[in-house]
Amino acid sequence: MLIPDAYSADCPTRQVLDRVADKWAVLLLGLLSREPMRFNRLRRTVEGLSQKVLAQTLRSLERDGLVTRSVFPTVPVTVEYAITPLGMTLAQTVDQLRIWAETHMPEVAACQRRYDAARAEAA
Amino acid sequence: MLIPDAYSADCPTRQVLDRVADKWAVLLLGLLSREPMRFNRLRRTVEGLSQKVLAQTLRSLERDGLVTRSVFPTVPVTVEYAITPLGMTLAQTVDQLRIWAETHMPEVAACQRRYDAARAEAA
DNA sequence: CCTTGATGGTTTCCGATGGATACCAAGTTG
DNA sequence: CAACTTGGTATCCATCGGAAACCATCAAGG
Repeated sequence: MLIPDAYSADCPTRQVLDRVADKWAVLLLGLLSREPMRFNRLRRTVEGLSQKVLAQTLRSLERDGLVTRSVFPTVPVTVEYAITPLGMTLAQTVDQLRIWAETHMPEVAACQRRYDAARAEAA
Repeated sequence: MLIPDAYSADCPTRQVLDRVADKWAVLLLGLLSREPMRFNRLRRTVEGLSQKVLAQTLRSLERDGLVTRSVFPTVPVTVEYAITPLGMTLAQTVDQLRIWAETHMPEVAACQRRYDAARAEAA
């Protein structure tokens, strides 16, 4: 089987890929792989991420066994998110993606400018 | 700088990550890294991918310099998509993601079942 | 005392996005 | 001439994501 089953719609792998190929999940796993963090600190660190989507994404990651959620009855309540061993294996993979983006960003931006310029003069 | 700038909203890296952390882009790059393919064959191979989103995704990938689009004036017209050297470097990275999903899918599914069971008995 | 602030969310509203479907032009085949 | 192929675009509608408001709890400050 040269082409694995991620390409068939009913394969569970597809669902895993859905979760994993998410911008916010990539950034959150990258952060949590360094150290456990709390809700509002994650929120402040990842610019542009709303509370709602942060809560949703963290719950998905928790359901998938990639992060743990620990509540401490302090005041105000403290909720700490930490990465699991399974999540750590994924974090190493997705971090390559972030590194690729940071490395090749100038080249991609140059291609975009060329593409846009070509289309502008065609119009 | 321990935490790179992908976490700031205005960094171009974020835009690159947006494109790259996309389920369909991952699957398409995986296919095109093996061989050039035409529009409808991609559409048939990637189950669940609509024509509209396929066209949008391919145009984004072309704009980013990751794939090339070649039109041959046959009848009916033939349009072939091929990966670029830049796209090849990315394909190797995102393929790790697909492989991770296929490898760890059973473990993730088990975590999901445990999570759902725990929530069901709590309710 | 009572407002302000922090904690970690949920709810509401609205604009953007994605999927399904129909449609298009060109031309070959039945 | 009708149907089917190619590679799309246009339209409609459901869902999704972001912005902002709201919630409870308690601590500190005026």
